[in-house]
Amino acid sequence: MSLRIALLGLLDATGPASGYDLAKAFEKSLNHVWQAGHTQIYPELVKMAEDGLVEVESEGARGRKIYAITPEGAARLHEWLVGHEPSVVIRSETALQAFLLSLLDVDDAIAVVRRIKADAESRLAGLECLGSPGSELFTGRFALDLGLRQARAMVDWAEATLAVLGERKASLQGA
Amino acid sequence: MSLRIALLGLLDATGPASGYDLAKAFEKSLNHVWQAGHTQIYPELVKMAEDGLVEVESEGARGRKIYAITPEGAARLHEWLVGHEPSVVIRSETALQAFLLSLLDVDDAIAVVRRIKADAESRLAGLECLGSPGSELFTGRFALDLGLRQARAMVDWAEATLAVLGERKASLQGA
DNA sequence: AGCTACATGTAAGACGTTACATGATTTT
DNA sequence: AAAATCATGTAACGTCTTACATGTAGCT
Repeated sequence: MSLRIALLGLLDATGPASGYDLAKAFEKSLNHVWQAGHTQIYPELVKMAEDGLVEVESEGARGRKIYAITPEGAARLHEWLVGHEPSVVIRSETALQAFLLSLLDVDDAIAVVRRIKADAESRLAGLECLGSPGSELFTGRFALDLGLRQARAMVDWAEATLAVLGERKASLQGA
Repeated sequence: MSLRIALLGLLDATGPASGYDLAKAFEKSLNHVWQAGHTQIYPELVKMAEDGLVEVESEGARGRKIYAITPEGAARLHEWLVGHEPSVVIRSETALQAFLLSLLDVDDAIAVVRRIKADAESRLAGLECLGSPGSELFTGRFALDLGLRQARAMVDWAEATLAVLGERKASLQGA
C-alpha cells in the first residue's frame, strides 16, 4: 500500500514521470524514507493504472511510458495522508543488535557500537549535505528534518553507550 | 534472517523456551525492536531445528515443545552480532507522511503532525514504563535507551514542525 | 458446562529482493 | 565499434500478515 502512496506522492509533487524517473527519484530523494527498486515499481504502476490511480499520459522513445496521477489517485493520496493511523512497525536490525548487546563481551560490544556510530554519522553527513543551501528539495523538508533528528539520536545513543561500556571495561580490569 | 537472530538471542538470553513463550517474549520485550507473531515463529523454529541451530529439548503438556539453542546456533548468533554490517533499510510510514506533508494545506498538515506527536508520546510513555525501577529487563537496556531517544526525537520533530506550520498559518491569515 | 489461557499449526496472498533478460539511444 | 545509460520487464524466492483450523488444561 505505502509503495502506492509514495509513487502517487512523487507524481503529484513533481508531475508526470516514467517508471524509470520514479526509480531515480526514489534513489535520490525518497531513499531515507522509503526504498523501492524498479522491479517493484514497474509492476506496481501497471496495477495502479488498472485501478485508475494513474494513467499513461504519453509514450516516448525507447518504450518510455509517462505516467500521470489521475483525480482519483490524488483523492486516494490525500485520504491516506490525512487519515492514516500511525502504525509503528519497527524492524530495525541495529536495534536488534542493541537489544542483544549484553550477550557479547565488552570488547566485542564496543566494536559493534563503534560501527553503528560510524554508520549513523555517515548517514547524518549525507542528510546534512542534502539539506545544504543550493540543493533542490522539491518537497520533503520536514522529512529531512526528521531524518536528521533520528540520525542524531542514533549517534547520541552510540556515544552514551560507549561511555557505559568503557566504564564497565575499566571496572572489569580493575577487578 | 533477522527473525532467526531474534529467536536465537532470546533463547540464549533466557534459556530454553517454547514457541509460545517466544511469541509472548516478542510481545512484551522485543516488540519495540522486532515484531513477529506465532504464525511466523513456529515454522521458523522447525526450519532452525533442521539447520541445527536449535533443538527440541523436551516436550511438555498440550504438545508444548521446549527449544534450546545449540552450540552451532550460539556461534551463528555471535557471528551475526559481531559481524553484521548496519544496513539502513528504512520503511517508515510516518516518515512518508512527513515527506509528503507539503502536499497538504496547513490545517490538514497540522492535524497529521498532531496525531504523529500524540502517537510518539504514548510510545515514549510505554517505554518509560518499561524502564521504570521494578520492571525486569533481562536484557535490552541499551535497546530501551535507543528506543527512548528515537521516540523523543520524533516528539521533538513534531513540536518543531507544528511551530513552523503555525507560523505559516499565521502568515497566510495575515495576507 | 462454558470460558479463558495454553499450545501448535496451515494456507493464501501481499510485499520485497535478487537474478535474469531484452533492446534502444547516446557517448567515447 | 564498444561501452554506458536509458528503459522496461519476468521469475524465483524469501519474508510477513491475515484468516482459518485444532485441540488441551484450568478455572468458575
